[in-house]
Amino acid sequence: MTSARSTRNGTPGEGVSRSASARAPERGIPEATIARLPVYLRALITLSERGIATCSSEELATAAGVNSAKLRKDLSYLGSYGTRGVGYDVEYLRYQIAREIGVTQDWPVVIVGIGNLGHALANYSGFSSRGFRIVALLDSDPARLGEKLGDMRIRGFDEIETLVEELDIAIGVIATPAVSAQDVCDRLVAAGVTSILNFAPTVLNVPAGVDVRKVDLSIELQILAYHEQRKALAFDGAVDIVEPPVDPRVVESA
Amino acid sequence: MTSARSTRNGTPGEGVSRSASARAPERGIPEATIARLPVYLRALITLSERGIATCSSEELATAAGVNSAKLRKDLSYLGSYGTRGVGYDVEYLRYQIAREIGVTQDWPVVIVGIGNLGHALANYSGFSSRGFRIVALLDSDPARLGEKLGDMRIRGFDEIETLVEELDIAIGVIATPAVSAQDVCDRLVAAGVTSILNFAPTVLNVPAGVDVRKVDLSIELQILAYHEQRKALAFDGAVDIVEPPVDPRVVESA
DNA sequence: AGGAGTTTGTGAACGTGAGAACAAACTGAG
DNA sequence: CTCAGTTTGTTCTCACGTTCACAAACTCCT
Repeated sequence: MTSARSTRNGTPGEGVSRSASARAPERGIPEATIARLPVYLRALITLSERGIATCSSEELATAAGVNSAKLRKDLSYLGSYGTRGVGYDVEYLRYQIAREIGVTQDWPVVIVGIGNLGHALANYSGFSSRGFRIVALLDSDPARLGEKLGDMRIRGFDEIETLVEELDIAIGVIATPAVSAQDVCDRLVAAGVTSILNFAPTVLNVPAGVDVRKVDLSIELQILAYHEQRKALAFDGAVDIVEPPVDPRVVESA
Repeated sequence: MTSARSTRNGTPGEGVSRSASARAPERGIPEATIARLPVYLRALITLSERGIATCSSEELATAAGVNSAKLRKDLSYLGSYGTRGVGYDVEYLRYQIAREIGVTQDWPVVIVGIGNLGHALANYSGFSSRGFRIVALLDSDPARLGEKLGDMRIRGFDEIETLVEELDIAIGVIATPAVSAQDVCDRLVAAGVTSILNFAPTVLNVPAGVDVRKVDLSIELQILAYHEQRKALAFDGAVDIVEPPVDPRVVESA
């Protein structure tokens, strides 16, 4: 949950009934593993930049912040890319994971909503260096229209359909205010986008076959606040006793 | 789990041995549930703003983007705040969830690293409206020092310790480049911060008792890319057959 | 008051994920 | 070639999370 827990769409029941045939290797990599592959990839890149050619599962696990058993199990879903008694070849494993994730190719990405966050995303170097190329910036505000950002011009919403189709964009990033997010989403999906990264604090409804992932800053903080509150309570020794819940209904109405 | 997967710290084995006593209510709310509470809270606020006074688990679940069974089970961990045959009182439930999360009080927050992303975070209105008040902005770049952002001045790293202590800050947001993240983290923790939201693309090492949550934009995109790639393959009918992995070692060395 | 209709709260079944532990497979020394 | 040492890949077990399904509890109508 993945805070940002995975929001794979499609009704769970009426799935594609993944071939009930007997002994198919059935390349079904668990969602939890997939979410960790990019972390391993980053760790490998770091090792690679330091000139390290080989590493054990223990070393890589430490660099990635997981335990080594989990790492080995995760990697085993991809194949047997290590050597017993030796470890993993950094470059080789890096390539295999990149290929599995699909970042050996370049994915064109559109960002919609160029406010504070949109600006930050457009300038973020981490995308381009990892298989993603931002090829279009869209905003509804006519005042921002035409503004240059790096080597790209901001375009209006009326160009959504043309741009997505012409540039063959499959991935869209929504950084608009919450109210416009669903509209933007609908238009992106209608135009052909099938993966959406949503920064707007709203639940997006999409048809089956479209993936949505949500990044919600205030939700992350709230989760931290919960634990923080518990720490404070534990410190006061008031762990089990909870103040009797005040009922606002009594005050307000009735 | 999310990108923003939870990274609760502390060794799993040597836990606090949660009282083996018999029938304690044992307020242990599952991590997965906690991650969803803020989503429910937001949905309730939306309903409240629309003037809706009561809702069923079905309605609330739809608004929150989950199924109703899960919603009811989640809420049942907090207590019995609904009425059978009727549903939930929106205001009442909203208050109960807010109290459980701990956002009825205001949490002071420090943001470290005021680059593109830091700017965006500092200006994000979603924090202040939901129980968080940004009380300090820090950056290492002397050129940015003193710059005003809203009604706040950007201060230097040398003030980390004084600010955290004087303002009693428990929650820190790290939006620095990856290289400085661990240093900043160490100083925040040493000064008394016990919850960290990390936007830097790096694994942070913290002592037990400190919570870290990670938001990594490029990882989210990579997860989408994986699914996108699979969709493309499925469309080509090449689902089960995978191209034989090319071994770069053969080309490069030996 | 009684009965039909709703909706919650929860026990039980099921599926997924994590971790421990170990056999298999490699290296290198003698 | 053999043996000791190392590290992977995998199996097994347990814990966690999700979903189903239903009894309990409420409302409203007659």
